[in-house]
Amino acid sequence: MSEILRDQFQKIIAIQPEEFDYILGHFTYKKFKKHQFLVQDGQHVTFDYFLLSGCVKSYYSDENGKMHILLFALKDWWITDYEAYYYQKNAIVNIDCLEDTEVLCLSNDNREKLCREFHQIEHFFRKKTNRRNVALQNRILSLLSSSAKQRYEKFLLEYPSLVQKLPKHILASYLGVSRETLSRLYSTK
Amino acid sequence: MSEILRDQFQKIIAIQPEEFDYILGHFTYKKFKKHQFLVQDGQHVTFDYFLLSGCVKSYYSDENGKMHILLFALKDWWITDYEAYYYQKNAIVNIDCLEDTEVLCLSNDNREKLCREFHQIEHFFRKKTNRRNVALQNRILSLLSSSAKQRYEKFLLEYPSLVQKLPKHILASYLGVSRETLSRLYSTK
DNA sequence: AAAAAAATGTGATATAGATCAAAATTATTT
DNA sequence: AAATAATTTTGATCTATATCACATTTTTTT
Repeated sequence: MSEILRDQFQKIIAIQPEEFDYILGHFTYKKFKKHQFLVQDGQHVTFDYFLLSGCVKSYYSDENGKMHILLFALKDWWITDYEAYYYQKNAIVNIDCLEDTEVLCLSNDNREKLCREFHQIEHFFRKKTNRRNVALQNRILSLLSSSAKQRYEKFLLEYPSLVQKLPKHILASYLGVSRETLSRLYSTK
Repeated sequence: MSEILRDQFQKIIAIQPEEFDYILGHFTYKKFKKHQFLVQDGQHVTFDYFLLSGCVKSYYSDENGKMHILLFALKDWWITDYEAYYYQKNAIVNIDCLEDTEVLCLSNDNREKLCREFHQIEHFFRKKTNRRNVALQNRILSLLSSSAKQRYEKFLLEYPSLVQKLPKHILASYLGVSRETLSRLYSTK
């Protein structure tokens, strides 16, 4: 199972088997059922989660209880409330499972320890964060400059597999449109 | 002048004077006049820019020529088109000067070289990118969940100094509203 | 398999914010 | 200091998308 993590490391850095075992020792394995929470609004955030299987969503609930989806994660993706995780704040988002999900959990202390002990691991996380940055920036761009329909069509192209998996009202919330409008977008089209 | 950079390093890592001089040797100094471009849409992006003085904006021009502002940068901030810079693509944004601006330029090769040679520098950039991540995520959140007026008021609180400096139509574009609407937001209020 | 809950679709209406147009103000260049 | 250009304001419309209400379909639970 943990080869999923090893493979991800190896795409970016070279890592010896014994080293990997040592590193893996800093993660804990957990299983969650559909609808269970990895992170809850207002609570302390202990871990960054690397998905081994399943699917989760990260969302913010506004004053009116309306949900706004920030991110999804699938196998091979990392997810947490990074502001809370890095800077020991309380979570402002919820992360819950859209299906049964298995994860490897990494505490911030262990992350920093590994980054200190292995220059390569620090390198790995820098590269990862760079990628995330680019993705976030592109999301902002698309929220600023394109219509609901354009965003929907772009998502369709980029994440066809996710479109299958996701309930439409959840996808709507990610795209920043109401579920009614989304429903009309792909019927009218 | 370069003490601005040294100070920023020192907030995150410990660095010896001779080390700093060596590192600084990997940057080049440049001066830009108001309206000059650091990065242009469609072109190769050679540098990440650390501002010593001045102010720049990064924006995307859509098919209709409408400008959408992604980021500003002031003294002490880093800015470039990161997707183009990290992955050797052509720029999709423009970055130009809102006032005369001085920068230190770091090529991606030199960035990687420094990260290889100094674990501490890799650490520094990881931490920086983490911060940027959090900021970008919060921007997405605010685009998804709050009204133009709320976004304006939040910006007012967070960046009062920028509000002074920026032409209103530029600020409007950052907030994702038309200049007319922005004008009404703060008169009506 | 029935009952309950969740998700989706569709029509009618409301609204935040866009767009168009033109005047007024402010800044920049000659 | 004039002339030119850029920015901001204000009014009149228009429009994409939200909201509300309810029917239908699908999924989950008992």
